[in-house]
Amino acid sequence: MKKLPRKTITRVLLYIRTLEGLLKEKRYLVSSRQLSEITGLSDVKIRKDISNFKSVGKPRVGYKTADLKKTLENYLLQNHTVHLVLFGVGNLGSAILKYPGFHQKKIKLVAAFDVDRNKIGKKVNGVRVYPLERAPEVIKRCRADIGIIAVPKERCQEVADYIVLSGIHRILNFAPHSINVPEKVQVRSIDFTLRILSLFCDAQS
Amino acid sequence: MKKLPRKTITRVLLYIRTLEGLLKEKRYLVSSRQLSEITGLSDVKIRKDISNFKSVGKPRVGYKTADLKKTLENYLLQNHTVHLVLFGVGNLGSAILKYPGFHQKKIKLVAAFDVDRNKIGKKVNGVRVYPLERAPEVIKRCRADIGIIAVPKERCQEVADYIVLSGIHRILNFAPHSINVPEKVQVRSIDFTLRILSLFCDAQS
DNA sequence: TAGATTGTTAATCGATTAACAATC
DNA sequence: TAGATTGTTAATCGATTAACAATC
Repeated sequence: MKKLPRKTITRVLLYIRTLEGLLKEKRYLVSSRQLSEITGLSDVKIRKDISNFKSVGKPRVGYKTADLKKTLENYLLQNHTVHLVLFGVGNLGSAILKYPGFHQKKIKLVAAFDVDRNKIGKKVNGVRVYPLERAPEVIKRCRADIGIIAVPKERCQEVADYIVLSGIHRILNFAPHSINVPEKVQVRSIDFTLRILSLFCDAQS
Repeated sequence: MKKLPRKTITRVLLYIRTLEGLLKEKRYLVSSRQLSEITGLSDVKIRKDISNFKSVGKPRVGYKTADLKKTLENYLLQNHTVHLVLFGVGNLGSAILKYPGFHQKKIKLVAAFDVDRNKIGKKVNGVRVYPLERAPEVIKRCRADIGIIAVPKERCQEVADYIVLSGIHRILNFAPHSINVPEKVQVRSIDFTLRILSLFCDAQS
């Protein structure tokens, strides 16, 4: 099957989560129209996205919630569990460690790193905090998929280098600063300030 | 001047921040090529973005850092301070209250709301926590621009309703769940789980 | 002048939307 | 059958990139 654009992937993941919610409410059938109302996306776009996979819908009826969810999941997630490691156990890092969404079966936070002697060795929410220097060793042992940067911006490049050095090639960067990495490494940024200002300016004009 | 696309706005805000950094390092001239290396965006795109404004660059030389920054800021931010109110003083909410980026002159967190009697009345990082019901009154008084939702997903719709009721029409939603709001209200979501899974799946295929 | 860099116009690319055929 | 909904093809829209002229 063809490689999907990033935006499509994100939407499909949203469908999966929405379908999970519907299943909990015992809604076993759902139309693209209904998914549209819940997600705010257009029904055409939703059908187009779904049509990337083996067809599962029935005209006049819609989709079987469970089947659609399974179809989408099988293609995107394949029963994988994503292993995360966290860099920086400050305010934001601690919040991430306690984030409820990271304690499902799909995502698992396996280790944290910091430079603060007071934090090292402790466990936060069941996750041990290691000294930064041990990152390469620990990461190789626990086969992490993604590194999360939640350190002050002054240290984010240093940490990014450690992550790359450890063989991880996917980074989620919360520091409000760009990082330089080899081309093969994928970086996504979650930049609170930029999101706030962008929302403000956009609605402004 | 014409309305800019959202993506352009976000990039321009990134340029502004990058230029600030360059000024701190006393680099008073900068070319689109150099900005490209720092931000990872193409130099053509950067020049295209900049060309939306009064031209300020000199062929062969580049841009005067301070002038370019001022030009971009004047158009986008106009010396405004963005006033935020926060809903939910849990782990994530507390981290947001302490987030260093929200204590510059451009962004100001002016009030927080929660339902927990133990938190109400306290000050976190100089910001007072009010009971949720007082949101409309407090918000009107402090002229908030943006409401941040950092409550469990079960309560996010309720909180969104409060925000809309208070007259705010811009929402940043951290809850991993869609919310329903009137069309005039702009919502942006920061959904950790979705970002993690999307990064994983995208790099996967 | 030569060369580097800006700024703009045209071409390309990708994503969204519209239209509609297929089907239950 | 009639009507609703899926799924696909074509049209539109917007954003990015390529090409190049302008200029210091």
